[in-house]
Amino acid sequence: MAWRAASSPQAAFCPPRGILRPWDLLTARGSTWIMPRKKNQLAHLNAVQRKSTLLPAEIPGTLAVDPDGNASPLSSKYFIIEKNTSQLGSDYFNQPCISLAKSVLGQILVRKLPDGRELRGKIVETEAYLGGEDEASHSKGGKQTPRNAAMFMKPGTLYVYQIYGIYFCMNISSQGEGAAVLLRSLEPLDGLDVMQQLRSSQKKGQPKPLKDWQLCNGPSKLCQAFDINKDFDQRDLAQNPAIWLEPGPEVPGEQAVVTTARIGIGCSGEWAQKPLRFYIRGNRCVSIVDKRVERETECSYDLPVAQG
DNA sequence: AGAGGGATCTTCT
DNA sequence: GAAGATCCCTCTC
Repeated sequence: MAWRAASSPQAAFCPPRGILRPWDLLTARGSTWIMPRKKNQLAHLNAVQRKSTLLPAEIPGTLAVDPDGNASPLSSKYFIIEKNTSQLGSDYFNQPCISLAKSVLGQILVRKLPDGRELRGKIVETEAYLGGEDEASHSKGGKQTPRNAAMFMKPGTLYVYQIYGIYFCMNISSQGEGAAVLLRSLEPLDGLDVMQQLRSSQKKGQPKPLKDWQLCNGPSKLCQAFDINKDFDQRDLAQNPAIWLEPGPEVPGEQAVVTTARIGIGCSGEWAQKPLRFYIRGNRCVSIVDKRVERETECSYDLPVAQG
């Protein structure tokens, strides 16, 4: 019997049984082996002696204290390393642009702030920019400039640029000369209070608190909420202590991904219409919903299951 | 809910 | 000098 999409968008995220994806083989978040405390501290001391120039995110914190006052090693250097065993690596990013744009849907973007707090968000909307032939890409014509150099670097390199003088957009370079994936929206998971602060701090007056789904529902909003700026340009997402990708617990199946035209591409001729934007159907955090495309594709997606 | 316009400044031609 | 992979506020229906 063929696998069939369930009637709710959430249920459709489950891949067919028996199909393993690369990230299924990676260690699940939270289930890693914790080094015994004493050994941990010894190793930490040795590491500090060996290495005198730790990056801020590598500096071992004091023991974290939970709301009940119990200490836990959540912010220790070794917890970070254990956590990063579930970090998506260079091999993952080494795939064609469209493939990567779809593949990152459902994965978790993690941002570790200098004070040790971690922000998490599920990627729910992306766009593919294919490189030289793509008239809407910053790398159209194969032109390399100081701004877009990251698009030509190895897959997994971040390309962060400023737009309209005040905002930032964040891309991940993929396979293909000058190709990259724009992250357009996230569903906030951890650190929503921090995101709220970061988002409202750049507004004037006493702004109303944003709804959760409004925190990261746009390419520049997610950069604000995750405190991502030009400093992050050309960083390696596969190997950076302040930002990385973790495999998501549920990945949308083919039917749960809506494919439509990219946003804000005004004067790029036929390339403006190409179906190079991808988002998770039914997710509240998607920046712009294409109702027409959703109507046209819903029949094959949301067949009611006969009762009795 | 949707349309329209202003803000703001880097990048490239 | 013009354009831009955006956001937010205001106005209208």
